[in-house]
Amino acid sequence: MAESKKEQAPNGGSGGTRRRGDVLENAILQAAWDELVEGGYNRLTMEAVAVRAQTNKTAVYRRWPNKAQLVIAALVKFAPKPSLEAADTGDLRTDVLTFLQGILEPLQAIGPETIHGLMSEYPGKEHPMSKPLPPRSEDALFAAMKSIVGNAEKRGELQPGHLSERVISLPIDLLRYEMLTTHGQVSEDIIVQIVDELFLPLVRAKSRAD
Amino acid sequence: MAESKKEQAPNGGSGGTRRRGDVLENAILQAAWDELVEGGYNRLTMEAVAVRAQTNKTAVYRRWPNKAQLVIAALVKFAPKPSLEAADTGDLRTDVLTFLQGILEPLQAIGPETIHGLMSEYPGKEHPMSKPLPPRSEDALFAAMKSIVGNAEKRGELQPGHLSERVISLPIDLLRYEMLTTHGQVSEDIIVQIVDELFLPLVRAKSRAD
DNA sequence: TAGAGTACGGTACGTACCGTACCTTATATG
DNA sequence: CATATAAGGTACGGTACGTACCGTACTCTA
Repeated sequence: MAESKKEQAPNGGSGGTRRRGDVLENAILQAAWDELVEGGYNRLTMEAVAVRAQTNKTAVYRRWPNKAQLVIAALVKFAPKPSLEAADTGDLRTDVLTFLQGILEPLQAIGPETIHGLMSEYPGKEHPMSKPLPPRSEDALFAAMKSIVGNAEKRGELQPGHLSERVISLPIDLLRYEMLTTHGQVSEDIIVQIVDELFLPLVRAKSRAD
Repeated sequence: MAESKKEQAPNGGSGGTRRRGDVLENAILQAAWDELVEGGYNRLTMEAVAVRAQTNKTAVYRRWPNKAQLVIAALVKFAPKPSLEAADTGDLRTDVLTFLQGILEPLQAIGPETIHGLMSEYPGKEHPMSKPLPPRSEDALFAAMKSIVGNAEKRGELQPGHLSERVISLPIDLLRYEMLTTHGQVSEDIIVQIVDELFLPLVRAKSRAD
């Protein structure tokens, strides 16, 4: 990145550019993300983030009231996002498999430790907004699964409107569950199992039952 | 030489009997469980446990090296256990429903905060044994589900040996997932959904496919 | 039953981290 | 240039962890 700024003189006196606003905010978030990647959620401390960003805790606390909020902000900005544009290959199995494989890596990047830490520390009862996991109706991954199913319906591979929300979100739910309970070591075989042993049989059972 | 009155009466009042061994250990575990129930995992401190057990931190740390281990021990001893003797009513749906409803309450009693806290703090990479969640092959709940399925096979409701482990553990996995992601507010409707929209259709799909 | 080993009670300590208070200083904006 | 704003920086109070140390009660054995 642009290192065009003069860093501070050693005596801390005048001479260095003092970062403000978005520049400083981005530096803090970048530092938080780096700390998260290097040491994980538990070892991330506000002090370490401030030091890495070459600032101090005060500047951090001016923006985020606690560690959980800071980490969430860092995740929103830097965590790899799955592509929500689901591939439309003409085959439901392929579409679902590639979609799940596409969200596996971002999930791994965040890691179960961070999720558990956030869910553990976050005061969900008093601040119901901005949870680590949104409700199904606002879940972008669920929406993507719905569009995949919708594509299959359009091309006649599925009869329209017969899959319940539980069936549609089943692959995502199970993938997340595996993620949370296996210390992050989710192999791609598991995705294939979820699709071939659970999701596709359910889809076919539905279409045959009608 | 102070007034060294040595009370050796077992039901000693204050200042008399000094508890040891199992007596003290049980008192500490009881205190830990009470703290867990009252304040949850995050607010439980080793100091508070010691005070409640009318002892001191040293006695606690002599037995358990950290908070996570202490809480696990308290859970093993005091958390309500689901009955693993699955009912054999002659109907698979009823068996699974009652089984799931039977494990719902114990899961609620432990609560997601404790599980998240344990999963977050536990050094699972270095000590792979005695995890909060055992692998499927040693999971008592999975074994119970297998016996329920086995009963259905014996009475001819299912064709033997055709359900994969993923199908068998699906209800447990999803119930746990709901538990972890909904702050513990899992209604019984969800159990019915899991059974009627996912598990039973899968079971029927399997038997029709053969 | 004496003596030795063990483990509890109790206190104090060092570390780590949180979150805040307070002051100084740079800089954007009028 | 004047001023408000926000960054830099330090220090502090508070909580909790985990350990060290010591004196003492209890237990077990010779």
